[in-house]
Amino acid sequence: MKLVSLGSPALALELTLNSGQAFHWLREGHGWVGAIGETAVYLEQRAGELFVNLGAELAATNYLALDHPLGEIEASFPKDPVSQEALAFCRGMRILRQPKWEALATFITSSMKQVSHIAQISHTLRQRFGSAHVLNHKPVYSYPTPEALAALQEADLRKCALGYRAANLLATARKVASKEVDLDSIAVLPDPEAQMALRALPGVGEKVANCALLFGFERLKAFPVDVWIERVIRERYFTKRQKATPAAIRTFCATNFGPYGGYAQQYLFHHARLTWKKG
DNA sequence: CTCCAGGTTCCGG
DNA sequence: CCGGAACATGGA
Repeated sequence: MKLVSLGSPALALELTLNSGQAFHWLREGHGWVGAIGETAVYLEQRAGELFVNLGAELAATNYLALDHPLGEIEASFPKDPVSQEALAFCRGMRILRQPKWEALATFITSSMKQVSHIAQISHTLRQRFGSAHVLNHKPVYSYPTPEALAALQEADLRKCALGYRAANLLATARKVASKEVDLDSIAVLPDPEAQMALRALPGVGEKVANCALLFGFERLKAFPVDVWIERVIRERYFTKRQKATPAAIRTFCATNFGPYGGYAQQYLFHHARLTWKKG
């Protein structure tokens, strides 16, 4: 496998691939193997220099969002201790620019699941219904297309440990495959309209829509509120007196974290999930 | 065994 | 608008 250098961008590769944005990257040797869309990719960082397999340079550059102004983004974080702790913990993490369908579908399968479970589901779906691309003499599986999933029965997806999420993923896949819903059209809508369009899909509520917007639709202000973020906001930004209702949290997150709120959210999420102590 | 996980949907105050 | 309950599965 021939490797090509992509220079030494500001990037924490392992942190980025392992922070609960994408769920399919696997350790191999000194690097990582996975699919970016339909391209099989190997990524490795040595002394700050980023390497990728020959032919995957453009896919990797786009996916890793090396064009995001990370210095400006990290400088835009609020100066409060909570945000600054998360920044110190996650510096160099980037918000991946994932394929739209893949981001949407993956987070439909994520509800009430631990990160490790989401990864299991992603791998099972890829192996059974995705396409195999050979890299270094081994298969790398792409995420199944809407068409591939639309042709299945709910029972096929239940066998992938999807549980009640199977019906939602199938119904959404069929709406996209049939062109009843066009993700590329949603991609040009303003944030609120795009969010509402996504929320019309089965299994897509406010949180999943915001994940899709942030990770697949380049909306860097989208601020998904999951159980971890809710915990951080309630216990570290709100006082005991302030009631952390959904509306109060939504308003706070939309106004406190600036134009790159989605980045702040991802840093807060990862930091909380890995360092939170009970009690 | 019990508890909880990157929630959504529906239903009654 | 808010809080509760149902919904599947598997790791801690």
